[in-house]
Amino acid sequence: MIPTKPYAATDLGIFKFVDGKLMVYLMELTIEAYVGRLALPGTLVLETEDLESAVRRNYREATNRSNAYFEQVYTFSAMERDPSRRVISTAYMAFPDKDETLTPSSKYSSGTWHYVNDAPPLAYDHDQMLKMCTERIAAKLNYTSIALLLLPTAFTLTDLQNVYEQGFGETLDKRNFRKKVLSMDIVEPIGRQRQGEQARPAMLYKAVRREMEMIPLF
Amino acid sequence: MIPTKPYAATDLGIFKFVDGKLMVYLMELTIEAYVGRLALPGTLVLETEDLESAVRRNYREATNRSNAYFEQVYTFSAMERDPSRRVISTAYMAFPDKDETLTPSSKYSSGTWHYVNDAPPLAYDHDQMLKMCTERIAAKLNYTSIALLLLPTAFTLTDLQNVYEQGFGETLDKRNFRKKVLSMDIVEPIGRQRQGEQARPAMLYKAVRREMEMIPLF
DNA sequence: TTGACATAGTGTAAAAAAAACACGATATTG
DNA sequence: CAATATCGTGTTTTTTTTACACTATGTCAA
Repeated sequence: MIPTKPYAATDLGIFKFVDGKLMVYLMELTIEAYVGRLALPGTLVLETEDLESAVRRNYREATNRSNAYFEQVYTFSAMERDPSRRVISTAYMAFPDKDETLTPSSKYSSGTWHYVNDAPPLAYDHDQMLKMCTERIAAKLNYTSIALLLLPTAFTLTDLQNVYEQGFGETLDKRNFRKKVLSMDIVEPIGRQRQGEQARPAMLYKAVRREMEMIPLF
Repeated sequence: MIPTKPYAATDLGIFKFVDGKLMVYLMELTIEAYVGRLALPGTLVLETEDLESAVRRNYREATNRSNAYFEQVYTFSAMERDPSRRVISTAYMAFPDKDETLTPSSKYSSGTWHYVNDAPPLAYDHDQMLKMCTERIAAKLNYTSIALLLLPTAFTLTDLQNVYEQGFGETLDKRNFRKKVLSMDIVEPIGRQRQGEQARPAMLYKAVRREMEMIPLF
């Protein structure tokens, strides 16, 4: 038997949280077998790159931005995952730096945000990858401040509660939630209120620290 | 720039818990650059295999056994991780089926158990891999029944407590520990006592279920 | 055989954390 | 200016966690 020398690839789930729902950034494919299909941005690993370098390059090409939080999720190696050739791909997830607008660079035709729960079936095994990413996110809600990475710089406590409710798939008590979050020194009010809603404006908060940290939460 | 076609490989951390300490199964290398050095058992992925198949084959070759719990841990891709050629390796961890004795098959010269805290520096980037495995185990103690996979069929509650104390790096209160574990329906007494100790024999227990399950624990 | 030794096994009370629960305040909109 | 929508806020009960010490039962060696 002969050792395989597959292509090495990475695929990247890029996420943010908007209107109480998780969104993922998807590219429209132009290659033969998958014209018009959506997929996570991905790339082959180059000769001079390790996986993380390839992921960061991929992120730049797909979004025209450089900075984000990256985390390796899982490596997919099924024989037929790419029908045209043997590719082993490592899925990463990314959370863009605060408030950045993503627009694909010339290499990609189009990158657009989709509600995860509303996305059409993706090309390759990317549905599986997407699922692993969202499960990872949900798991990390329990013991990290990952929720803060999914929101813009300024957010309301209701926004934050929505992230947890969505991730856990259950509703939380508003007073208990706020009590807990405020007792934890992870957010602080920025002294402004969100305008333009159709009801009483809510106070805006920001994350005290920018990085993801370990915090026993709920 | 050219896409790389690296060798794909897997390396496997095989663990059990003995005498209050975590052990890992290591192979002695015979290849030129690393003669006499210890490493996790590993293998290149063959043309017809996906990663999990390669891991299972590797497990058979390294242990002469077939069944274990396997879990993917992390993919290592640093350019210089194997000085002789480009290899991207996915680390898995394995917990042998209950009470099985592991003896390498002909492919390997020697496989031996080592206390993790007492192992010499390993070849390649296997120290890093070993560390990721033990961190994964420690993390999973918090929300799964992984501890039960590390022990033999029959174990005492003190054995079990040792797994948690070791993993958490702190001592636990004996009465509180037993109260909690016994209230959780995850172990049951098998009605025998462990003989041959130098003190009062302890009651033996077994896991109620064989699989790893999600359980909020401590 | 018996006394020293080592580990097993057991319950209660205090403290902390989590859960349950409702209404007045303040903005927008028509 | 009335209707509507979301914001923001405390207390009580329940549950969970923590702290804490002694007797029981076996082995081993004198």
